[in-house]
Amino acid sequence: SPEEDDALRDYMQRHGNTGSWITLPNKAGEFARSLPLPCPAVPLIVLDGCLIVLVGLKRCGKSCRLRWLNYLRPDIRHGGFTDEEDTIIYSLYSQLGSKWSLIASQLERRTDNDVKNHWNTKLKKRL
DNA sequence: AATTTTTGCAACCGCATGACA
DNA sequence: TTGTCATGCGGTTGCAAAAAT
Repeated sequence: SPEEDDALRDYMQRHGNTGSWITLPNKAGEFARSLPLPCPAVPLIVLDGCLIVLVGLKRCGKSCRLRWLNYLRPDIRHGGFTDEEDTIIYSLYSQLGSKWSLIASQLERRTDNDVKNHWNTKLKKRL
């Protein structure tokens, strides 16, 4: 949800991930709780006249890691692959095969997942 | 306008690797 | 050495949105 993204982004931008991904959901949850209300990272619900504050990230560390690295991380670009990038991807794929992490590392601010998706949905069928 | 089909892609799964005990 | 645990990686999929009918 947008609230979960806010909590994860807020925590990562202020602290970075110093410890393990496994323990991050609890830390990010506690961090969100410590912010002054109303804070967008802390979802609020009014039920039967009572204010309910949802705390913690109800996600496993693996999901948080993937969400941050492939999507929320600010220093990455999504979509809009240029012809130059396509050329590089074709070239590297012909040399390396589906080494998406390696191929992505040769492009500017691209994730392996995005390069893989771009290949599977666009480039592959042009061959 | 309503319904069906296709497409795009974020997220999931299982496995490999490496660190550490 | 063997076992455990966290992370990185690539194949695959669920499903919402877009396109087609």
